[in-house]
Amino acid sequence: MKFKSLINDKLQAAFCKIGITPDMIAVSDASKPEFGDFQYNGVMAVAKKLGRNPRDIALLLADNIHGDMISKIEVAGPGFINIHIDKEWLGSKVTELFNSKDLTIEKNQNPKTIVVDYSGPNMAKEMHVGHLRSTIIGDSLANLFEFLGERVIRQNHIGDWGTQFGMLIAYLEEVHQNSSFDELKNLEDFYKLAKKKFDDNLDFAKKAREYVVKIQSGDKHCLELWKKFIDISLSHCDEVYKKLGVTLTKEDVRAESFYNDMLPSVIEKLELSGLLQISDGAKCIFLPNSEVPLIVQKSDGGYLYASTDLAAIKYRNDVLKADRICYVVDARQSEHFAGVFWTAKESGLCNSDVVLEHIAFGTMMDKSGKPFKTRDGGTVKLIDLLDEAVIRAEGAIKDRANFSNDEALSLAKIIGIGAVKYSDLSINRESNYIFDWDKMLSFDGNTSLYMQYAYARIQSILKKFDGEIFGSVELGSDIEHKLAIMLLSFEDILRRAANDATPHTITSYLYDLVTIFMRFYEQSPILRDDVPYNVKVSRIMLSTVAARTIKKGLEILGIEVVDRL
RNA sequence: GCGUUCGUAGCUCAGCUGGAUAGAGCACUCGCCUUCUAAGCGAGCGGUCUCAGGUUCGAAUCCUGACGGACGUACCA
Repeated sequence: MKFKSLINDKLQAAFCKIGITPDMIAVSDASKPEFGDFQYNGVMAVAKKLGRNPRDIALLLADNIHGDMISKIEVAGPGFINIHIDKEWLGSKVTELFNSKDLTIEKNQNPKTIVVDYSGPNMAKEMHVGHLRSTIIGDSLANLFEFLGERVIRQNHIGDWGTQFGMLIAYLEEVHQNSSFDELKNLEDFYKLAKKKFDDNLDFAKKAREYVVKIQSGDKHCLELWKKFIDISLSHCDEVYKKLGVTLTKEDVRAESFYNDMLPSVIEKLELSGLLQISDGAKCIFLPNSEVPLIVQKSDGGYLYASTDLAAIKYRNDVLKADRICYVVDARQSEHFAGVFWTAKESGLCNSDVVLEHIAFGTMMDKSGKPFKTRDGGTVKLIDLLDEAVIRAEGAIKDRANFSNDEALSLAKIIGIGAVKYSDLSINRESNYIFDWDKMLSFDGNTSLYMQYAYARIQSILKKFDGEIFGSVELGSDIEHKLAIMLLSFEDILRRAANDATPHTITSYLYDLVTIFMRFYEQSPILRDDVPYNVKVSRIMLSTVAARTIKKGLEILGIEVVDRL
């Protein structure tokens, strides 16, 4: 339900009645309980524009707002409008929520095609922690858009086409000579060995460079080796995605090499548009307000990632028909994307109404605030980090309840992975993120465990309730009223999160919801014998809707719930 | 040097695009289990929103400058 829109509409109608047309009406949550449920602060601005007294306008508005949704309207201070939502109306809406399938959230009537470009690992090495944020944030956004009814196209822009591959293929051939590919099981070590040889041995380095040319000119044997290599590397990624519970599949892969054939025509298009200039032998686009140009073709004729990115935009525009393209990539590349986006629009490679967005995120730091590394300064493999998360989660729950080993392990997987994801998604993505095991695996505060615990508590009650759930929600206490308001605000929150591409909007909502639920739970007995049947049913319904909302919210974030914890 | 970005409680972070007395968690101090999971709930402590100006009825939020940090800065991605 688009809760705030309903209220905004009421205000709009009232404005209409008193003959004023405001710019945009947006009520906000009341900042204090005394102010009711929602407040509208826009009267002051409107009054100023018209040169009228804000209080007069506010009073006029208040007189013209009617309907069973609102129980009380107050004008406070210089012209704040405080809105109280009617308890009965709220109760009936929560009852509707209870009886609906998708929490009364309607799919968009005119779905947009949204391309989400995320994860994008380099095939030369195994995935490391540097890929974690893009993968998690991108996946949650894709889920979110999809849930709201958009047409989502996931794109995994893997790095499979670059100078390192000559080196790797040369080494692969030299060491293996057609033999098995077993050693590739540890890609990281393989890369290091190849790199060492490349640095130490001039002949080998020369050979590696020849291989780059060979691959790019379509040498059959080399391409076969290359393909084999990519397949194995991609399987590593799939293993990580599976462990992480990420929705990406091999079908979503559009590698750099995929755009290879398009590159000459992209350059041509840029030439025709008149944007291209040659500087020091390289083909460049000089951007407004930027000293450094965007280089699209090297002086030796080779292409760069700017070229591939432009080709990808063209593909997404021409073939995928995207309305919005989200690049979930490290914030350090913001200038690169600004240049690429500007060029794509200016040259006509992409329609002017397509929204190109860099969904930037900050660096992952360790507890002491330094970039996340192993003890000896190396990169941390993502798979190792995920395994550690499960082990730590298992340790956290092992001596708590009487779980069997199997139960404990499957719980640990859900809890550990959930914790890693939640802690990442719960902070504003643009700031740097401090990775802290203890904090993320805590039951206190804004963590996945706290949400999962609340969910499990509700499930426990629902399991014990053996009667039929027949009746409606009747809101008694203030806390129930507040809980209802929260439950009905879910769609507003999801739409805002989708609009701004900010998953942390969802986590903070869930945290608020769960906090309120916990308070409700503490002070409102449900199953106790002295609770009247209608109250019991009402509270069961509230709890059920709360559970579904928690589950759905976490599901969008890619996090599972458990019935027992 | 130039550019981007950030600076909110001891620590980790919110703050809904300018609203009323700036909020959480951790840490610290108290209180609450013969009742649905106490892995919980409640109360207290803790602030010159880096600093200085400006815009206006009103600024953590917008504009300018300073200071401090992170990142980027032409043929890697």
